[in-house]
Amino acid sequence: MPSSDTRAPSRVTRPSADRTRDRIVVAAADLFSERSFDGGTTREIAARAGVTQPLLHYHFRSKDELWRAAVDSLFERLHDAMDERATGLRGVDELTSAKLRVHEFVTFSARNPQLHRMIMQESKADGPRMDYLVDRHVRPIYERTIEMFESLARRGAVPAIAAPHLYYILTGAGPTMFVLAPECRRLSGLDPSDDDIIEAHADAVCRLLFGNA
Amino acid sequence: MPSSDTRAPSRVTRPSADRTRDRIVVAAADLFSERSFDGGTTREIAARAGVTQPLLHYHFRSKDELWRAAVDSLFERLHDAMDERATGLRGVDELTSAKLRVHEFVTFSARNPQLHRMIMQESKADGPRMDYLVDRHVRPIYERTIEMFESLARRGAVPAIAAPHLYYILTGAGPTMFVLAPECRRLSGLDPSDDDIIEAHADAVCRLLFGNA
DNA sequence: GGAGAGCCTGTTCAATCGATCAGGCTTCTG
DNA sequence: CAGAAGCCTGATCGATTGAACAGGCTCTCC
Repeated sequence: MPSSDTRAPSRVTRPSADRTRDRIVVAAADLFSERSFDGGTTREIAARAGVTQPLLHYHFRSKDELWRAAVDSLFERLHDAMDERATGLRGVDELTSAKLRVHEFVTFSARNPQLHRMIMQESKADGPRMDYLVDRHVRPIYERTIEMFESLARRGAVPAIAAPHLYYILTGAGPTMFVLAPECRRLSGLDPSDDDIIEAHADAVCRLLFGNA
Repeated sequence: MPSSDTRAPSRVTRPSADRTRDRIVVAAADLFSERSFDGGTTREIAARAGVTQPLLHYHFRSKDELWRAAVDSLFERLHDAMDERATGLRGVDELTSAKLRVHEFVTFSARNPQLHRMIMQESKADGPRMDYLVDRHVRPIYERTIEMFESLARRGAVPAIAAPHLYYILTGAGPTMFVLAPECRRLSGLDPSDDDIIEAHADAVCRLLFGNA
């Protein structure tokens, strides 16, 4: 997926600048996802990236554009993970494929909680950032997920529940433990970054959706 | 549950002031939950409440204290709803009682999405506001929910999944559709404030947790 | 090897934030 | 019916924010 050109002026870039830009995007994704768009200041993003604050405005026209670059980068990671999983599923039957894709989705959300943190941030109220998220990234995923659930429901592989409800059950049940990882650590003592915990949670979500198989 | 005295100075209050204070707390809960602590400005909260900005500092020592008052008020609503439901469940068997409490929890989350919005806001990173949320409000609920799931699992009423995972599946699958209500409206065309949708979602969550009964 | 474009920093600005303060109006109380 | 206390507003403060600007260093290319 070709991510949009979020660089401010179009110019011939050098490798060192690309690396710096990536560090900024990663720092922005971390901070925006933890502290919200308003709570994440450009100075703290710059500090985490190890650069000065005006440099953010050299690489990105505005804070909004930096936010969009961070979102694009997170969804690119998601598509990379899902595509890689999909290539390993050629010829596999539909139900097994669906289970493994759900499993992959939960695993990805555990290792990249920033994505769902930012969705949760911005989709609670209408606004330009939710427009960007939904129109550009979420809707295609939603459509495909709905199709998947409807097909599975026709075959009786998942309970007869309207697909939009299954969508929000999946996107809620899967990532929440990892979105709220600091709370989870405090409440339960479990470490949501532990591979065994991630695997257990992905299995749990699959069992609830697809039954006890 | 006696909510803490979040009023700044202790003084003899008048009914008109209590009403104003309540309006401020409601406006604060709405705005903080939609826009995060940093994104919700005291001026906009005041505007929504129909008062001037300095009045917030008359009723509350600081923005933090106003935030705590908003959180307290939301959890008070939750406990009122759950307690009222519990009184109607005297003598009912454990499984039916559990189903109805889960159902009530989802219904409440649909009608008061601000609570989970604020939890999602603040529990993504450690900080004083997460301390307040967890220590004062979330932990007791977590403990009781864990006990409930462990008891149900011993009786085979829910799948044999470790209770913390079930907790985050429930608190994710139940409220997310309503936390992200604006997104849901846009994506699916469904209205998450519609009673039929709420009922369908609560039923769906119960069916997944407790089986097809 | 010199010129120019890319990359980055130090300084600074206007806007907006939470918070404070002085003062006026209203309501209770003795 | 005064006096006091509660309730609320207008004006304003220092701090912080995103953003802009000028200038210097470095790499590239002819």
